[in-house]
Amino acid sequence: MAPSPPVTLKRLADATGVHPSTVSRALNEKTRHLVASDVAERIIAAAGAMGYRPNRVAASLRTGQSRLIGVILPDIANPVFSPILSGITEVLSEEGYSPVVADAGNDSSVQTSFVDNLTNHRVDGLILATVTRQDNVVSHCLARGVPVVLVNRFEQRGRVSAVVSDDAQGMCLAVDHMVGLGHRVIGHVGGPRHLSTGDLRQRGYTDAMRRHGLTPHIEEAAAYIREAGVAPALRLLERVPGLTAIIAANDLLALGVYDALQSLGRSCPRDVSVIGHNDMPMVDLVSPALTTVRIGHRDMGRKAARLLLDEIATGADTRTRIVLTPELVVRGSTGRILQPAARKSLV
Amino acid sequence: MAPSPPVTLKRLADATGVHPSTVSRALNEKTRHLVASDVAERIIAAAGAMGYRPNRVAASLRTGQSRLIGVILPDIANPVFSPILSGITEVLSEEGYSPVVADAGNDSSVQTSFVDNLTNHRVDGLILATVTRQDNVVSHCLARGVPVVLVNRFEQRGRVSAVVSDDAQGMCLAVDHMVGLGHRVIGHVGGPRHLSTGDLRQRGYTDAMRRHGLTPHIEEAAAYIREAGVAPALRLLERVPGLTAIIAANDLLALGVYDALQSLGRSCPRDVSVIGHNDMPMVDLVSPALTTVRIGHRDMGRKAARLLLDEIATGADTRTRIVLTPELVVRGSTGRILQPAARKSLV
DNA sequence: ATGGTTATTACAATCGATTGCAGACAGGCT
DNA sequence: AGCCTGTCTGCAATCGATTGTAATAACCAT
Repeated sequence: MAPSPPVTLKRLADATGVHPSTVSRALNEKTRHLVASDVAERIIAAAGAMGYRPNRVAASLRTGQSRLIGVILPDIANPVFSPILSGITEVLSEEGYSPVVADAGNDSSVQTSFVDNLTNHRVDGLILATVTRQDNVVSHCLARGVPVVLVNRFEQRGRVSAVVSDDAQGMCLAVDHMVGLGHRVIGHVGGPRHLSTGDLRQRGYTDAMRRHGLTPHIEEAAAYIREAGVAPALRLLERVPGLTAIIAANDLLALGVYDALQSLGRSCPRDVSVIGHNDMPMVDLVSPALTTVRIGHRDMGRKAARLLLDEIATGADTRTRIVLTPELVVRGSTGRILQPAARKSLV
Repeated sequence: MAPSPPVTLKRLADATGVHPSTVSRALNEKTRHLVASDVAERIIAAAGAMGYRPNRVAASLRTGQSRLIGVILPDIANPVFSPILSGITEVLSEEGYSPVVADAGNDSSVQTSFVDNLTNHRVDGLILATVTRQDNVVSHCLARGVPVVLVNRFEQRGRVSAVVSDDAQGMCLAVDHMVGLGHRVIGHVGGPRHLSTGDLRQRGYTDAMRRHGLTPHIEEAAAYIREAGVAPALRLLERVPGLTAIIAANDLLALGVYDALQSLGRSCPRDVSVIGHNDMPMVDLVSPALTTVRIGHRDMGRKAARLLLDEIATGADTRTRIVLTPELVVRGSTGRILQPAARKSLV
């Protein structure tokens, strides 16, 4: 193959005998009406024949719009975030945008440097799945003046739009379900309070318990990982007499609760009922199948992407918060309490 | 906030009283030696003070290098591909590149249009996780002249480099394990033959069976999804008398085999032992915990990214193939055959 | 003083597309 | 004929950074 020079607008212009600006207008849907239709057709035909590939980099430089969206995640491989990313990419590609993804972990200085890198690429907007309740990364984005939407978690001060699940409502579903099964002494393995999910789920749990006239018992996990669920569960089982149910802030933590129960030789759901949160893939296959609060993560991603594109299009700084309604999925890890009378005497 | 004009090289040049080209050289590590050190320091200080953010779009246009890599996946949310993506992003960001990801499904015309979109953005290279054995997307990339590396799967004609697992070897491990447990009638739920993984695992299974003097029994699944594993498993159980073991081409298919067994009231591993492939997250938690062939997907992603960056740097078209060695992970879904004598009489 | 380095810096073109402005032309109207 | 309107196209600047080449100055040796 001869290293033929790239086909540019100018080259197309030479080939068709018109000025590059005319070629540009003919090839752009929105400006095509400015060009005589026969000329436009001729140009389009030539573009096809010569294999013209528009150079988006040049267009970005001129227009200031890259049609690139930065997506910052704490962990791509996490089964919670991958469907979110999937939903995001789906909408973005429908709208002619492409996601530039960064797997930034939990260190805010790393996240900030990813933000800088992405803004250097002149992304048109950012989606953050990483934020904590007090988040300086958001401040950084605001300082850079780039549109931002948060997903799954949100920050305390509502400075930017967000798409989240109704975490308190989810816990309410969980507590109600446990109470409906006869449980009265129900503990909570809480998520980290510096995350909105951890905080709101703890509050939601507490409120729901109080509403039923029950005493809340919370032990907080250090992170949303399976291993971090074991110790809090053991603490609950040790310090709360008559405990028959544990609600975890997250499915992974719930699996940690399973581990804790197993290590004590206690059975789920016979001795202790367990509820998770997220309904991540495969938790219907663990044994016992996990009862959990389902969040539509893919839909969350889709809505976040749409919201961001809307804000970019309208130039609005409207600070919307979209709250998705979660749903309880009952499986095998929760059961009716055994011998409620006998247990009552213990309390 | 005043809408202050963006800080550009030219503005920095005005501020420091030098020419833009000098600023450019001072800010670039590799050309800094061309600038008097005191001047360079002054420029760098000014850049910091004024909050200069280099515009990569402009740099890309001039240099032809975007430091963007396109990644095309069949399904981001699939627990096999997300760790691959994770490994890719890890290496790319280490090297100052960013991944632009496309969730392109299995339709090759869709994939092709994603390739076009990405090359329009002038990505420096592409990583494809989507390829089939006869793949016209690869042809398309080659025609576009963009460096490509394949990951997880490869195409028949070795036109481009690839990083894959030794699929045949993985099946060999699986068959040997089954045979070691006393199984003699072992079926295979195969993956689609148009994918290298499906093809090689079927061949690997067949070869390993022959080596042991056993007869291969294959039923092919339509796709690598759980639901597609049920029917082939049922067919095997029906048509192969004395079947005591099934090796699936993939963990999801293995879960489909579980479903099939359950629907027939057969127990795993008591009646039938099952082996999967991939060791995707959570399969250690299903019941029974799945014995499977582990592939280091994250590492696969890392190696693919490195290989691509190498090829970009050296301009080489060397067509490397990196083959990773898989590992058998024995869990609860495989067991020693019961009453081998009694079964033998059945055959 | 002259010629020859070497070290710095400036100049200007360039990457490829977009777009405000102005010019050219045709047709309609008075 | 003269004027106006509207349609189409060309011109040229621009986005911001990079880089080959030339110019300048400084320095050394002869």
